[in-house]
Amino acid sequence: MQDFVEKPQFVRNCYLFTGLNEQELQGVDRITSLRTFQKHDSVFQEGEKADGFFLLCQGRVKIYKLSIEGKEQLLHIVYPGETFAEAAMFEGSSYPASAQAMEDARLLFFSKNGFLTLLKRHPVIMLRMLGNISKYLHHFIRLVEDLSLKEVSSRVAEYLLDVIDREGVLMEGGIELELEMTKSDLAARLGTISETLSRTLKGLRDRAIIEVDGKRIRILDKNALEKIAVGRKF
Amino acid sequence: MQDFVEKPQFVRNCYLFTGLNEQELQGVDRITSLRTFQKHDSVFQEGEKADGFFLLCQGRVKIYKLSIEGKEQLLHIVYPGETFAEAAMFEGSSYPASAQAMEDARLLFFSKNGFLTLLKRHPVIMLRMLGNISKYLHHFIRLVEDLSLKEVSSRVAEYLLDVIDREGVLMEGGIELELEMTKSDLAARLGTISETLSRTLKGLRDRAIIEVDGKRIRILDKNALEKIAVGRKF
DNA sequence: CGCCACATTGAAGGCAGTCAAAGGTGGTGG
DNA sequence: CCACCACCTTTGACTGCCTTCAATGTGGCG
Repeated sequence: MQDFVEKPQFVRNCYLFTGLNEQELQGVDRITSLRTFQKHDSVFQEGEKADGFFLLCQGRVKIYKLSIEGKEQLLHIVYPGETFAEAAMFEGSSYPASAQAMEDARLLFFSKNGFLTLLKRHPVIMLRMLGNISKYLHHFIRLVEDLSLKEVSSRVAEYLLDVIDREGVLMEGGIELELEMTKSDLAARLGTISETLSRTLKGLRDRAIIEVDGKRIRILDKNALEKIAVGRKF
Repeated sequence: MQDFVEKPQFVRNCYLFTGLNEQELQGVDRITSLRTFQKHDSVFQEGEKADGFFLLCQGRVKIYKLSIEGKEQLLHIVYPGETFAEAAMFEGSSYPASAQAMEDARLLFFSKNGFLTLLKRHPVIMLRMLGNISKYLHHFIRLVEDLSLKEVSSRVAEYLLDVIDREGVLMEGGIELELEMTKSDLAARLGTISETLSRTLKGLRDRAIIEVDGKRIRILDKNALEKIAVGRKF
């Protein structure tokens, strides 16, 4: 069983548990259970009872909402090392959104009860979790701002600038980046649909602000992008 | 000075500090400072350094974002007894939104440093704060859902149903309620503008679902409202 | 090669925002 | 008590961004 090799590794590397000694880490390890998911598997559905939270070890997981007609609003994409659904665990009895594996994924599940006793022993973990939830909150405030106060072109520009900061590579002729998801998913993340995203990218291309080749995007005029991101009509 | 009479009262009644003894409460009291604001006064502006959080004692405070053109998106309305800006304090160095007194207001300010030492002594406070921030998170997820996945009529219906639950009064001929804010503010809360809200309410009136008299609204057909709230075209 | 998911493009229509003006309301001071 | 003023609300006409619907293009994979 790979579990017994890997599981403690993930716990050890998690930001929540840095500074704990070996014995304590083993204590943490005992309250977790490893869960594996295949691409497109559901991790949990909106409305399901939330009796714990997750640490993503491998793969990517998307958190999203569906409208009654089936339109998807992507709330967040979780990357390895990050925890999610902590707030749902603390706040209410059920998950307020759904989670699905975007690729084959491994997760550690922390049951609520086990974790609460852990917290009593190690209050510092709470403080880290507070910080993390606060980040989520900030993220959602920005999402609200985007959806309510900006048009699609601004959101696209803002997103591109964000990717540039995280993983943009300076090449001759511009900054290159690769989209982390399909354009359909990106559209959902930006609160629109793929057709509109496609047209918006085309608009940016026509103005020689970007070049698009599949998932690869080359930024030709970052300055223009920044103007669009803050809301200037484009 | 009224301060010395009232300040400890507010601390005593705050959900964060229930269960603390008299001496501990005085300790809490010492790290707070009372701030008073007049209607329309700014409590803080987006981007200002966040070096603490607030407990609202009296009045109402709105948390909002402004677009570059000046359109307002109301994020939340704070009522007495509630705390706000905790997440901003934990997460980053500056407030991600602005806060303004909707009426003359009294607030207790908790400085970050003082509060952190308090937390070390009373970890249970952290747990309560975690619960509260989690509520905020859930609130914003719903806001994102509304803005992205629902049209204005659904948001209005959802809002009315929410007010019904909290303070609706069953009268002959329907449930009566009173809007907690001006229709302009409500429009901002719902991610739209007063003109559109006005038209939407008119639409509901025309269909004999509600009756409107200023801030007083009588619900004639709650059932219809529920259908609209979940997204049925209306 | 054919399938399937994803992506692009065009045409048409709708929801909601903008602009403008009139009507209503509450508070203040004479 | 009334007049006035500021602010909020309503209504109409118009505009436009975005979605919807539909068709075609593209790339990966069995």
